[in-house]
Amino acid sequence: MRILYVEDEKYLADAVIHMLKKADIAVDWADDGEKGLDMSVSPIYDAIVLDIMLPKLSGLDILKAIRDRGIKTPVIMLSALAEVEDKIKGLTMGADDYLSKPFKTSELIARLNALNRRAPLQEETEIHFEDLCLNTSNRTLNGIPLTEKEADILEVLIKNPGIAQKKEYLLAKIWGSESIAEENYVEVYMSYLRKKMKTIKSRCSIKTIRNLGYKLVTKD
Amino acid sequence: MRILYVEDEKYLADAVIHMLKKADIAVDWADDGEKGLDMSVSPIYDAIVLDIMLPKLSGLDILKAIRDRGIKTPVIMLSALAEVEDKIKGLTMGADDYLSKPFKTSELIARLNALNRRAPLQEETEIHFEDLCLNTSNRTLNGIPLTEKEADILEVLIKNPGIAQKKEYLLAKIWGSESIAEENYVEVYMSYLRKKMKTIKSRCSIKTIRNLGYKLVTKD
DNA sequence: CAAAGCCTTAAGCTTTCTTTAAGCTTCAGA
DNA sequence: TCTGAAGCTTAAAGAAAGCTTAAGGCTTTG
Repeated sequence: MRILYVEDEKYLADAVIHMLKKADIAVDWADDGEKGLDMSVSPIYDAIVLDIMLPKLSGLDILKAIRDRGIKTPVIMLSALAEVEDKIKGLTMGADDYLSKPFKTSELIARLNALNRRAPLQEETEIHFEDLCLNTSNRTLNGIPLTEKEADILEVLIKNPGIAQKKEYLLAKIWGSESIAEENYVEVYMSYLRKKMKTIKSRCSIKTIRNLGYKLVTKD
Repeated sequence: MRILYVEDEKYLADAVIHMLKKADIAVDWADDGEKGLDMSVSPIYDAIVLDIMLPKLSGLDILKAIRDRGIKTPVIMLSALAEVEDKIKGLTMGADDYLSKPFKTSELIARLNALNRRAPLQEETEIHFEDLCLNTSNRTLNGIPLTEKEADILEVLIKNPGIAQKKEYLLAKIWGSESIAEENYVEVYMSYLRKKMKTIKSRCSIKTIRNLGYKLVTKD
């Protein structure tokens, strides 16, 4: 899971990001409202966490702007205790959840997991496509170990059956939108994944659609 | 989507064009008002982005000229902050939207998408004509794969049922008006498309209307 | 602090798609 | 019915995108 976190207090942000990473949640951080809005239009985020009091553009402004544009990414609002009224406003305007500051990071993690219907950590989690079984908790594919990036990529492919995933999108989603990652990375990992899918003799393979991306298909 | 961008500052134009391409928007660029007007009469554009301050002919002049000729292509005006009055003028004269300079490219993309009623997130992935189903998310026609150009051409045909599409128009729309593409390209791809439509045994076929273009029809 | 594992980088190779061109067919008007 | 223009079809050359491999570097772990 990758989220966007819009928060101007660097000290708080650092702490929260650190905890989220431990919970296996990748975070892109924006420290003002404008950057936040720019980044929030990207489809790579599974959720957006918005502080309300922000420089340049408030969290409520961002929420309104992205909903106006038809972007449906789940949003969690963060409000200081005094801003109770904003809380209600935020909710009615299309936020999916809210948290009062100060909050426990574990609470935030729980709500992010809830929004993405993801089981709490230690549990075994398996996702399937045809004869492929990706275990994301111990990072194995039908028993054989995958590296982190291999597993991340395969997870996106399995969760979006039939829809080609662009290299661009995978780079942003997995390497992070700020990174200067190259498209060749994706090609390299597709090669690794294909090799591993061959060693487990899967019925499935990764199909390339030129200029469009990759998707899982079953062999004929 | 293909747009015309009329802007004299090469440096800015390059940056914006780069971002638009990433958002899957094809751009033709004119660097002065005269070229801009010349190009803007073409029906291939889904939108025109007009800077106001331009050499030879201002953005407002262009807007007026094309509207006078009955051309209804959506127009977005770009105005420097000082030109607030022009903003209003531009709008009342028939522009569809405006943006103050400096602007964020993401904002421009959002407005272009809004003008073309295109959901920025999950685009419409299937379009239909009779028994034809073109899936643009994995680029298939009733299950069989198409190349990029094949899909681009078929998309135009399907989206304009009953209206013959000129070779000229298809060349400009798909290959770009600056390219030195030949009409034979279109003929070649029509041939490829016909072959594929035959292999899926479609009820439809591509009809040639001499000197006028191509359209989809159902066989009798 | 060394080893192992993973990620990044880059180069050369392969595949796929696009362009080009030539010869053929169809069509409309004289 | 003849003729030139328009359109069709193919195959091969060329360009672009993608694949694979291996080496080097970084991080993590024992």
